[in-house]
Amino acid sequence: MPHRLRAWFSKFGPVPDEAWAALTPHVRPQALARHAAFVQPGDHDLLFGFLLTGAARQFYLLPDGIERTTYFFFQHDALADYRACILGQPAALTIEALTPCDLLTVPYAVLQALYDAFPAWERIGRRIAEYVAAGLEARLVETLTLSPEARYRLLVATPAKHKLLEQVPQHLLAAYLGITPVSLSRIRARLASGGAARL
Amino acid sequence: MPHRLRAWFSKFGPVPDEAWAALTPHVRPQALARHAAFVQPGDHDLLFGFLLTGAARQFYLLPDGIERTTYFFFQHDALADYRACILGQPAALTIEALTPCDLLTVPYAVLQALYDAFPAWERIGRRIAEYVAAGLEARLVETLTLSPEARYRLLVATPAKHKLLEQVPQHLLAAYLGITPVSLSRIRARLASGGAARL
DNA sequence: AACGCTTCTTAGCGATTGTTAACGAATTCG
DNA sequence: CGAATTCGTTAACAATCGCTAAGAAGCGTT
Repeated sequence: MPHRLRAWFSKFGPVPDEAWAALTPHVRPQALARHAAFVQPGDHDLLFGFLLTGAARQFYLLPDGIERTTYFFFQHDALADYRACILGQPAALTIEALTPCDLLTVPYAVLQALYDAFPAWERIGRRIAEYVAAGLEARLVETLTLSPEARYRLLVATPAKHKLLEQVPQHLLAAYLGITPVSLSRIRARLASGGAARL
Repeated sequence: MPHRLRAWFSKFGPVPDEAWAALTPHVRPQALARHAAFVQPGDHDLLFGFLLTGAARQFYLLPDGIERTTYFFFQHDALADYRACILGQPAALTIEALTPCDLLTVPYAVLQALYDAFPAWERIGRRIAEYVAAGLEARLVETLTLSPEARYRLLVATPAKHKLLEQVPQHLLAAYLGITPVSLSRIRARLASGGAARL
């Protein structure tokens, strides 16, 4: 059932039938148990993934064994070590299922070949990259500009991000905000008592 | 003399003569005095710029009048309110000359038209967006993951970023690192006395 | 139902950061 | 060239944050 996947790509530009037909044979379903990894550091031949159901997180494993979670994926999101795909390098991060996941995968190499072969895919590839860049820029500015508490308040005030509040354990959300779990807990306590907070 | 500009685009993919010829008539030189703005919040019909000489900074002007510098541009860098160009929105930030600048400009609308008209340009547009995304992701992870002091140490330990140390006043560099000028001064003092720092 | 693991909260302590302010040095501009 | 602005450092104080640790609550599993 790759309808959903086609709809996702279509958000970035029209997907003509022949372009779609060229992708379709390479789409594979994949299931992930809780805590199973979709990518791991050092992996080659990376996959592009599309989350049909479930939720996943992405984290960097630091040399000292500490995990740094930086992003989450939910139903109908695409997921990949995008940076590694783009730069043609082995994976540098781990993407791990937070819940059991069903997903569709396409080798990133196939996407790259489609970029070459179909203007429609190249267009979509450009728009995806632009979309990713725009999102990262917004988040970077937030992180540089706002205090931890202000970042959390902004998150709470942004309905589009409430999936994070609802589906992500707090200590992982803390990492996403660039703070420690203890700090986030304190911030929440402060805001809960301190009364209504304006942004 | 748009040779330099062509070389810049060529970093992302081949620029056939006919593709180049289609761009060339739209290239305009522009000079910026110190502190002059290349873009300002609210601007429409945004330009893509290419810095021939000089340096510039990008900042967001907050409602309370505070400036938040988030990026710098040096010789042979491209500059634009990329996010606004991509999303087709009016500019949200200011790009201002740190020193007198000479640059070349192309209306972003022209680039978009070229994306449609030439596969070579579409390819280059994709690679630029991917490059930007990869850079932003790296910086975001740094910012989320490292302490202010660690971020500064990393900067010092990264030769590729020494243009920042050399050409940017310290209080602006502090903003780039997401800290206050006072803090950066203290960090520097700490590291200067505290002896050799491992990363 | 009981066990164990994960998650969240709270506390204490030390260190870093933000804020404000003052001073001198450097730079810019008229 | 001189005055005005900008820039960097330092100090003092309050607030926040990271770290460590302990305990309670929740959840899943057997």
